[in-house]
Amino acid sequence: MSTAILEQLQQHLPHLSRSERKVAEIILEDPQHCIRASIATLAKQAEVSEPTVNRFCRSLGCSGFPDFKLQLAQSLVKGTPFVSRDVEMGDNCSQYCQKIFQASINSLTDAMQSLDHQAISNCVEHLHRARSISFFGLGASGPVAMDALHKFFRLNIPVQAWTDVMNQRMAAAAAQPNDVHLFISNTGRTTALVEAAEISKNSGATVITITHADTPLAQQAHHLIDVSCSEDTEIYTPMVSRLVHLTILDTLATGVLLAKGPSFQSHLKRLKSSLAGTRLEASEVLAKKH
Amino acid sequence: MSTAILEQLQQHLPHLSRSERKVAEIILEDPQHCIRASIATLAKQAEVSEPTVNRFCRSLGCSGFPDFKLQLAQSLVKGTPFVSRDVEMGDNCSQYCQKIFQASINSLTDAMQSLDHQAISNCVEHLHRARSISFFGLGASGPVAMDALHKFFRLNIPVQAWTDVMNQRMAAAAAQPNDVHLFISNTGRTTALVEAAEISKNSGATVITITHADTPLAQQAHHLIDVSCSEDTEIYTPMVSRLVHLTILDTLATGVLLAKGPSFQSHLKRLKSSLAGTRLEASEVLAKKH
DNA sequence: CTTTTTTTTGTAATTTTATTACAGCTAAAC
DNA sequence: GTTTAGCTGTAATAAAATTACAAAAAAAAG
Repeated sequence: MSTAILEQLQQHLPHLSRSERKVAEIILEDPQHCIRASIATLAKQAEVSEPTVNRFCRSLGCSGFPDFKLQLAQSLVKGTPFVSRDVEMGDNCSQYCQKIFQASINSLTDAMQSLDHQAISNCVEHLHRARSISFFGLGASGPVAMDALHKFFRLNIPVQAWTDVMNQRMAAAAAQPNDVHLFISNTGRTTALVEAAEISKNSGATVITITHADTPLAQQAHHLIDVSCSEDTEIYTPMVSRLVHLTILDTLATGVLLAKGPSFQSHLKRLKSSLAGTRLEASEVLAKKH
Repeated sequence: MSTAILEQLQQHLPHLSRSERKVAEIILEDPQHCIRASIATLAKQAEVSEPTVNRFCRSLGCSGFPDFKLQLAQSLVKGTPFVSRDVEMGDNCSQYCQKIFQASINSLTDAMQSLDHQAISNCVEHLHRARSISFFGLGASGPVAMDALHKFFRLNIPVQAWTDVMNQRMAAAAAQPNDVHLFISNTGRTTALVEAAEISKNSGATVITITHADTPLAQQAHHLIDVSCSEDTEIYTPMVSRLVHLTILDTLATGVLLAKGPSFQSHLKRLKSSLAGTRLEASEVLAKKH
């Protein structure tokens, strides 16, 4: 999360080991300085060794010290226009409207900045070359899978979407080489979905997951698209993660579309025109009135 | 100023020497990538030597390459580095990722600012008092209706979602007083959906629509939530409007939740705990490995 | 058109920075 | 008191950035 590295740090402070806490304290003391300091300088100030600082960064989910500095630097930029807080009992309509939209916007912004373009690119390549594509999602991710079905269907690839446990297991077992199975989950811990992914992998499918890194589902993946947005799922059902998943799928679909090249656009035009008869034009609406 | 490193770069482009211009062009092409790249990578991409990149950074007033990356990273945080344009053939992965996310963010921002809070508030009131709620969507709005089902189900109200034409007509005809029928459509012109809405109205249901104003569907509504986001549906299937619809439904669900008052939260806790057995905890994952 | 001067660029060496591998230490569990 | 797991630091290695210097290109002068 770009918005809250420091807060996150503050919270985790008590759970850190002695040396790592020293590092955290130095960073909290003067974050502006840290983003320009080398790992050696920081280690000296915190009176720990350099690898300790490095491990500290890793434990925060960064790839290393430079990555940590980068994220810290970005989080220190002032000027998040609205402070978005959780919805509270007693909020009026305008308040909760704004809070929910702002939370969605923030999560997309964060996702955009942390998105691994290489991973997207790899997945696009596999989807493009796939014999067929299947989407898997349960609960709130079920509709996301259905949406992906709808979108990829237009790309003239055999696509399917499975949103219940039994069908998922069967579809997973039926995979053939060059099939791509894409699993969508907010938690990454839904047992049934993890098992289905395992079956898919054993059946020879290329397994892509859109979920949190460091989860059982992520471990099953040949290709992981990491979505690490934090949200309160205690009371509210996942809201923002779903939007991020959908947008990532938009991105993948677009990537495949671009990979297919310009000649493909005529196919889309044909699809489009097939829908023409289902729409009411302004003239028809008027005619109906009389 | 720090806000405009990229613009500054764009302006200085003609005044730079041949090699330095190559560097600048690579950076402008994909700034997100540059902030994570090493000087060697960048030099290779620009087909110049490493010291050239370094000198380039110095000429921009930075103390060196790392300093430049830092400033670039910070300038990329706020706002849009480029005005978001449509995806084009030939865009690389980073480019279309950014364009798609930015388009989504922009549409949510627009929707947040133009949202009619009074309309939301009225709809929340009706949904709160409803005997039952049905969601109707076709095509890309089908998954949106399913998502709404999933979300409102947690509110302990009888809910249904209909995503095919025949079932929609039957459900519309079966409406009873105090039922709320909510129709979701991007175009607002899908004949089948407009007809279903008409049937619902004649059956005595309260009809809410989430769609464009000034469309046939909007005319059927007792209560209209106007979503007037413009997007190119010629080639791409609706992307951003769908996100706005979902977020509006989040808002409505939240409104109903708040209207139900604090006593309701125990119900949600019960739902939550019913899912506990379906999740893998970290400890279980480890256990499975042995 | 040549020569000189200035600017630009690249090569190679050096320094700085970050990461890895491994060993020692510490604290908790047995 | 021994064993174990988890921290932590040292030293080696790898990667990255910078510097010094020389070659090449462009511009200016003759």
